[in-house]
Amino acid sequence: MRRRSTLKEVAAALDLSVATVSRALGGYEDIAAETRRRVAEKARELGYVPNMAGRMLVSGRSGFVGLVLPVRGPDFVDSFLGEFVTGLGEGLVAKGVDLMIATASAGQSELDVLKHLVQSGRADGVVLTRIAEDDERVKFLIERRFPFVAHGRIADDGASYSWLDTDGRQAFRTALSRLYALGHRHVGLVSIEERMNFRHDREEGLESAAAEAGDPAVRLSIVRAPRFDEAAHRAQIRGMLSAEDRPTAIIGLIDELALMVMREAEAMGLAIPRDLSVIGFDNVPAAAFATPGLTTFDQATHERARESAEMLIRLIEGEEKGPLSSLKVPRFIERGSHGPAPRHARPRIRQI
Amino acid sequence: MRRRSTLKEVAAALDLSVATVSRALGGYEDIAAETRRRVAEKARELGYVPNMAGRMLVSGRSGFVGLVLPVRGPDFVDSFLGEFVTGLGEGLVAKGVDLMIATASAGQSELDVLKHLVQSGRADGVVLTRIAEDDERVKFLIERRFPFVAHGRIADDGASYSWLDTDGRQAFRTALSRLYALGHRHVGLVSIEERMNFRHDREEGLESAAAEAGDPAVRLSIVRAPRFDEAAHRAQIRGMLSAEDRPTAIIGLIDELALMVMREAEAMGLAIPRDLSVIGFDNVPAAAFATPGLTTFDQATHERARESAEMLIRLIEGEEKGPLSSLKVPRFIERGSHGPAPRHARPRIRQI
DNA sequence: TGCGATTTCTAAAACGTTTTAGAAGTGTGC
DNA sequence: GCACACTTCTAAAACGTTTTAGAAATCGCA
Repeated sequence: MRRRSTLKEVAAALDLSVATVSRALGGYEDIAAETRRRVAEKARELGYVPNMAGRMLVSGRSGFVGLVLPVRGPDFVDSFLGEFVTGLGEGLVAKGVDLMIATASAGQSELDVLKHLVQSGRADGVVLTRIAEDDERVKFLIERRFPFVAHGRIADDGASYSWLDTDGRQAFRTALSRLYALGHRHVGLVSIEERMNFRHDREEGLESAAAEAGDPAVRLSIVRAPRFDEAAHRAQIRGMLSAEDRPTAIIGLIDELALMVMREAEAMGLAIPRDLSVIGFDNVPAAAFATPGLTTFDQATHERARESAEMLIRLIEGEEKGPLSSLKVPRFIERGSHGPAPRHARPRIRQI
Repeated sequence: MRRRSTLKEVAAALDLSVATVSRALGGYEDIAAETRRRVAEKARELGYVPNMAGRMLVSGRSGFVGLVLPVRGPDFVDSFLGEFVTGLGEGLVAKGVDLMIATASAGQSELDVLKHLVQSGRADGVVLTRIAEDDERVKFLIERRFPFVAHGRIADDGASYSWLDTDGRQAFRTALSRLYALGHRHVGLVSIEERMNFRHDREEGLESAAAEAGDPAVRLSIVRAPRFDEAAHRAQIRGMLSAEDRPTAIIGLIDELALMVMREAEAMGLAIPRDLSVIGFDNVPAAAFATPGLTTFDQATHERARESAEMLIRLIEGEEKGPLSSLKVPRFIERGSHGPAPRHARPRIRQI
């Protein structure tokens, strides 16, 4: 049963100074190779493990990177998070940095938590997810000159900070052009009310693609409800589906909404994809389990998270001066929920 | 823009010693009330925030609790994790403790990561999830006398450590008795091969309930495949469903497996719940989205995690001598995937 | 007045590390 | 034999906090 020992103990055991032991373990050239070897051996023998606090004190770094969990509603705690966290962890551990997770408890805003984390010096850098269009966290960190990487970007930024993002605009352009090619002319979008940047991006992609089709027959119907208000979304979807001229295809801003569309449509007697095509975004596990499988976009969260970690570490270590950024186009996952637009009249829907 | 200042600076500004300032901020009685007030005011004015490293060094505590993420496969990164982490965070933040997440990278076992975390002193205690029947992590921590709480328990323990668990045994007893009451006599179970404790528990519950029914007509069919081998599970399920005397109800050890059963059954032309009842365990989001909704058990992960945090803190602070434990019975969530056993002959299945 | 008790504060040590400035020892070239 | 450079090591300071032992001042009381 080995106990942790200190530098001083290792030094005493070898009749060396702590400075020598410290430098030997650090691999410095001004310590004789033979001495380095002896020190390394004794350190192992004594079960020496450097004490973080001591190291932190002198380096001024905590060796931690922080992530503030968004805890808006139970739904936010989705599979995205797990993927993201593991990816992040993998990227960090390679550099000997650890990940700390801060959660906002009742009555605390995410910003409060972030401030505390930054001010207490518990983290050397932070990762931000779910960026809003006018994000106060971003402002705070920029003003503070605190290293951070945002997973998402502010719409009107002048590249004043580092970010990674998914090209939702491009994805939704792809979705529309695919649907158009399949004969769909009236496309619905179930969106959210919150002014998140990803929403803006995707909606804009859809609208621009619709405009560029150059076909006057192309129509877009957009409905929105608050992010977690399932009942409101359900009502909106029903409204859309029971309208006289309902869309032949509906896109969900996120998979959750697309899955809701599928359920509602089926409940109303519509067959998917025969009567209605549905496309989502995120590729959550449930998308694969749905019947039929939900066609959606995958943003390779795990890899993106790992990349974020690497980017942040470069920022913390001051290797890079300017802000870094990276934009990736998500992969289109074609499953069974979309198909050609229905040829003839709309099937009658069951009233409920 | 306030900069962080130190105790020494606050002391200098008030012409006091650092010791006095430290004690004043700590609320000690041997500092005059008036002085305490002045110190508090000046500290606020100067934007003083205690430095963690300094504090850690003298207290010997890091103020962190660790969680080693299981990264066996992408499926492990399920919604359970997100729920668990946020719950944990909420429980910890109330006590001023932070959560650190350690991930095993390629070539590292979970045990390696745990050892490093414990030895480096980065955490004052750890939370363990997914306990195996003969868990080496548990052994290591007990031997080391390191504070920890396990989410799950070892089968044959003499209560030698602290745990929280879900009574899977009781849940599966409930499942069987409900199915029995609905006329089911032949029940299938799709399980995993890994010797995890929760598997043992649930299987045992099912078997004991079957035995106690005292009805010779009751039969159990159990199939198993490795945890992440989807193809193997699929094959097992198909085998079970195409057998001459297939079960009228199938229970999935976890929702994922139950959902797989539903998909395979539908693909084979069986209607749920008319021809086959299905029950899962976990209440993952996909369970609610399935058609019909999957009947399952909910273990209130979020609340359990918060409880774990509180338990662990009590352990770290040494308030409790003996190990603590808590066992909760999961809630039965009845959705549409189960119903009365089919009356007459089995419907013919489509060969695929 | 003197003495002990009480209140209020402080000096100094301790925690474990890294780094800086320089000491001691050993060659090297003239 | 001396100056110089190079190699190898070390003493001491610094990081910011908490705690311990005790100093200084004030007060009550005989």
